Amino acid sequence: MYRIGELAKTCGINTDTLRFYEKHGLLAPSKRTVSGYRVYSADDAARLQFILRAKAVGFSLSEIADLLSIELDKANWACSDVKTMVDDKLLQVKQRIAELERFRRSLQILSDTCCGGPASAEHCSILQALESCDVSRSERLLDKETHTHHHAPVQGDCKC
Amino acid sequence: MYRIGELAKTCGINTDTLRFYEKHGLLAPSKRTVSGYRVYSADDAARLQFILRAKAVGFSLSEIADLLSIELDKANWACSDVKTMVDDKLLQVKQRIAELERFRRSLQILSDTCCGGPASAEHCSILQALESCDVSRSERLLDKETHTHHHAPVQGDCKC
DNA sequence: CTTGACCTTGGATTAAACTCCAAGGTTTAT
DNA sequence: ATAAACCTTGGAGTTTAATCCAAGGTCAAG
Repeated sequence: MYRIGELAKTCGINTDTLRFYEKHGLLAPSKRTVSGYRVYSADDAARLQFILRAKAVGFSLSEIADLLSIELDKANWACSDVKTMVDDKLLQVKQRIAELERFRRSLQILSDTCCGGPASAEHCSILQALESCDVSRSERLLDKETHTHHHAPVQGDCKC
Repeated sequence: MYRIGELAKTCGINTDTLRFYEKHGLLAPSKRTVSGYRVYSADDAARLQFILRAKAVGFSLSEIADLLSIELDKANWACSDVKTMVDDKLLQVKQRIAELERFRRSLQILSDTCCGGPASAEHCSILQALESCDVSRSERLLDKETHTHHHAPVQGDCKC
């Protein structure tokens, strides 16, 4: 059992954020003290964890609310509804992962192509690659480099 | 060479968004017509692609601006500065991928555990799992299921 | 030479997701 | 029994990222 301040602290968020989530139907404390203080159970805390993870992963609060809303009105949902919705989100997550992987590869290539040395970046290929977003060019450059010499670029051996 | 409307259309965004990005230093057209119309080059378009990809992947406009700002003032940046910044973003991307993978696994387990049948979701394990976010419980359930019988749940054989 | 589809600017408005504030009630430690 | 540290509500303010609007300029087609 946590009071709002404790829960907020352990989750690294603001108490106002918790009240905000409550107002928007994402998470209500399962109890109140006689004096009206919010009291959160372990289940409430777990639910918050889910919300925070979903948020960290790029879902909007209303999307998260969609996922959680099922619960409010269980009897009126069929298993198929639930599965459809979850599978839908699952697809979105997979697509997001794929997009992130593409972005990661681009950045990796940019990083690998640059020596990281103290020279001015004025003619640095990393910038040219970013500028034109022409990753294939960087890939060719890097590929050549790998075949002829070594993989990790060294100080002073920069393509800048 | 594109005018603002064309570029916006091909990229699936609003012309106002392009003007907004310009105002905030993310993307300026490399030319203007005599009459003041914006004219975007292929490089400008590529830069926009980069911005849109970075955005899709969860970076804020100011983070993207950071990455792109290097370019505005090339001579005053060393290769090491550039590499540091890119490696920094790279780490963020990797962490985001890891978080997404964890989320994906949770959703996958939830999906696998539910039959998707027409029965009421009133007692559906998918909901219980979401509620408590107790994925390990679902994992155990699913594991047992897999060992004893079959992997893909069938209509009418739901743990609801 | 005008109609319709473009474009310009500056400023207002929106939506999401907080974050802060004021005025007051509650708890706990000394 | 009183200060410090909590909590309550309602409402206002902030930030980010657009999106919309008004008043007017440009341009190709008929």
